[in-house]
Amino acid sequence: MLDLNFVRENLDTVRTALRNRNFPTDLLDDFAGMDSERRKVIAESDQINARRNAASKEIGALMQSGKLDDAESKKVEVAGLKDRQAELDEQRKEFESRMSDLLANLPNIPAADVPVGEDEAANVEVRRWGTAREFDFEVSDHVDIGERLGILDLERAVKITGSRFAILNGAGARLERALVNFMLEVHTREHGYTETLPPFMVNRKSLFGTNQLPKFEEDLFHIKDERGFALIPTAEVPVTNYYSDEILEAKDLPKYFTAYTPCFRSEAGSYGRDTRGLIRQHQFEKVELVKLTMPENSEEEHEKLTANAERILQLLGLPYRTVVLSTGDMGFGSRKTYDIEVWLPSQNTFREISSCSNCGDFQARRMNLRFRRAGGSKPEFVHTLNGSGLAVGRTWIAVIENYQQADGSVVIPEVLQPYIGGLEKIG
RNA sequence: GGAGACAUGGCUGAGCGGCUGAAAGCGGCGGUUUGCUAAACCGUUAAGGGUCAAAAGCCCUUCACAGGUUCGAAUCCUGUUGUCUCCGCCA
Repeated sequence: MLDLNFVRENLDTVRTALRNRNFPTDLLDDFAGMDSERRKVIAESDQINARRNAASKEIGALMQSGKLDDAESKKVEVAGLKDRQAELDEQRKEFESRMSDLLANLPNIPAADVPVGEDEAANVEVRRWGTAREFDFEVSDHVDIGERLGILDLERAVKITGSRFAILNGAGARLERALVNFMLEVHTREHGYTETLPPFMVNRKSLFGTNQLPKFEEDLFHIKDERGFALIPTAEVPVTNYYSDEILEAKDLPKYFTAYTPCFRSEAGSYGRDTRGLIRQHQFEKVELVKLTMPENSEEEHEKLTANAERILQLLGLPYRTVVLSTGDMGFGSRKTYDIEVWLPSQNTFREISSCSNCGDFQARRMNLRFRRAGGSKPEFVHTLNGSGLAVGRTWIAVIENYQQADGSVVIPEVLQPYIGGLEKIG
């Protein structure tokens, strides 16, 4: 969420940001008018409150000194103020809810070094690692390989649940589990993250904090329950909200969390996209990285977080490239996002496997997550960062496809073997 | 699921309908003392909003949340949420 005063004082900046993100700017058209009306109402309401408070004090004094008649006439005077007060309260609530609706629906301002562009075509590659393997046989995709090896069963998943679900069996399930453990071990032991295992369901307040709500309601799986819980679409939601409504001490920052969770996404509006295989599922596994930092460190921490995610691909020997998303392609709450894209031989292209975002104070303001600098100054909002480290299902695909052999088997990368009982290959 | 107790500032914890935005302690910050550290002592220390070019000042709001009673609510009433204890059930 953007700061109300910031929006008031930087309307042009906000309007430009909206345009660059392909957002309509008409939201802002009546901002100035609404805001000054709102403040007028507040000023009058506060004045009346001040008069009421003063009168009430006088009444108390009058009654104590026995001047009951004077007290009674004061009471009548206060009663007269009450009608106007109620009217103003009504207006104030109306204005405040309109302003907060408006603010809640404004996306973050992209950082200055984010390329301006309409969509993913304007994304800019910042680096590339590894080289795509040369195959001397016709490559298969992960569905063919997985089904041939009996480690992937899509048909029965459809029977049991529906489309966009999958079942992993035998070495396929073990490979998934090995990947999870491998990623968590690297991030906790080598990168300094604290592992956390959060709830897989969250309430609406948390979803507001990490900007799934109010705009992206239909992307979630909601629990049919009066409590309004939803299945988490990413561990970013429970983990980033961990310290919401709290004031941290500067010495406790930065905080690094890593969490393995399943993720649940309704994928509404993505009909027909990536329908084959495991690329786009309603349920997938992900190891998430979350950082809470001081404002002045978030850019550097963002680079480090992205490098931490890339490190997993390097250790697995999977070629990838990293792109910085253009203004038109980046997420609602992000100031700057790097996507890491892994090489998929069957598609002869790079596919997203991680998305690492610096949200600045945008989420912290929504969830009221602050810190206080040494010296007892005013609390400030922390900066929140998140990234996949990595999407496990897509890593599974990348391993299966990049390490496939001519005989249909799949070699397990050496670094993964300790996590899968020493297994060297599947098939 | 049943019964009861509770919800106060960064933390612990007092609080009679008006003198309580809130005692006290801890922590933080500033200072005195000290060769240094520690201790001791003194002072200071909630958040959000409005007004203002800005600061100061002034004003408003906030004692879980939402309502209500009252001239006046942390304090009384109702509902909601959460926490704790006991019973039941359960991986």
